[in-house]
Amino acid sequence: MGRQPCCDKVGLKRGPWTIEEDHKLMNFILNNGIHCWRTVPKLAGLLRCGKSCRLRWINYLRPDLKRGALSEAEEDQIIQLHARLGNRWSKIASYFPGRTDNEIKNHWNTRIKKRLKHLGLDPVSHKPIVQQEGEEKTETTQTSSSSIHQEGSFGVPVMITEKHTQNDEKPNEGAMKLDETTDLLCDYDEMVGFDVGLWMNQGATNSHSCSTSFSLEESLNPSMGESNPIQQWVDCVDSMLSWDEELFFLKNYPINQ
DNA sequence: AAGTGACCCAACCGCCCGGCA
DNA sequence: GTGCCGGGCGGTTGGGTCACT
Repeated sequence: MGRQPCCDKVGLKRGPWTIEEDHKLMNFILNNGIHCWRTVPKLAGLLRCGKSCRLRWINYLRPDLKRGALSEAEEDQIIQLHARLGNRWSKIASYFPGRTDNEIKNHWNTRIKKRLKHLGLDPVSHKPIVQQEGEEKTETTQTSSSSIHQEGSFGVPVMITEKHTQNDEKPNEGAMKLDETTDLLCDYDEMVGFDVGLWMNQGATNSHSCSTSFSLEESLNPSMGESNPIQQWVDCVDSMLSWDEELFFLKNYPINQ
């Protein structure tokens, strides 16, 4: 028989998260940590299922997330890791602190895969695509416009410096697509000069591997007093959450011009 | 300027696995 | 040993955005 749904979806909200929901979730996790995702939405006052909250936190709200486009070096490393590990995105992501499996998976599916195909390489096997009889042979010749050092230790193409694609010409694409919450977090970094990544690495357990056993209490060190960066972060978030949304948009308006 | 297709990515779905009673 | 539950993971999708005509 069919599997039971992860939660009772009746009355639960789906789709894109609102700023308000983000704030609620962030506020809750920063104040209480995560012990059981199933209880998080209830306790945080959200009409979402625990899974949805977990995903939102891991893929978007975690303070140690690295934002912006993946660098070429990162891309090359992904290709190498994929050749070794296959579609084990979480494993691959663990090599990139601050990056999520979802982000890497998306990047692979939308760009790297295409790029490899374009270079005449099979994205699965990482080997040159064998042309079917009668099939137009267009792919392999295109490597002339690219420089590719093929056959690493795993038969993996390394150092791909293909001619820019449509997207490569948008270096700040990642930053430009930041939505309100992202801006919020970025603004924080700038405003307080507080390295949330460092905070997560110092205090929270396993932030690097997206562990959910993160607990703020564990990371708080009373001996650090007022200068404790974690406390600083919490304070910042608290004040951030109380911002007037209108003011927030006004503040960000010039950035998007 | 408008229409259209391609692209990107956040979010969802459902299966798998490990822990626990 | 077995079944349940929650978390983790990979695949997929839908909607917004961008680029091109």
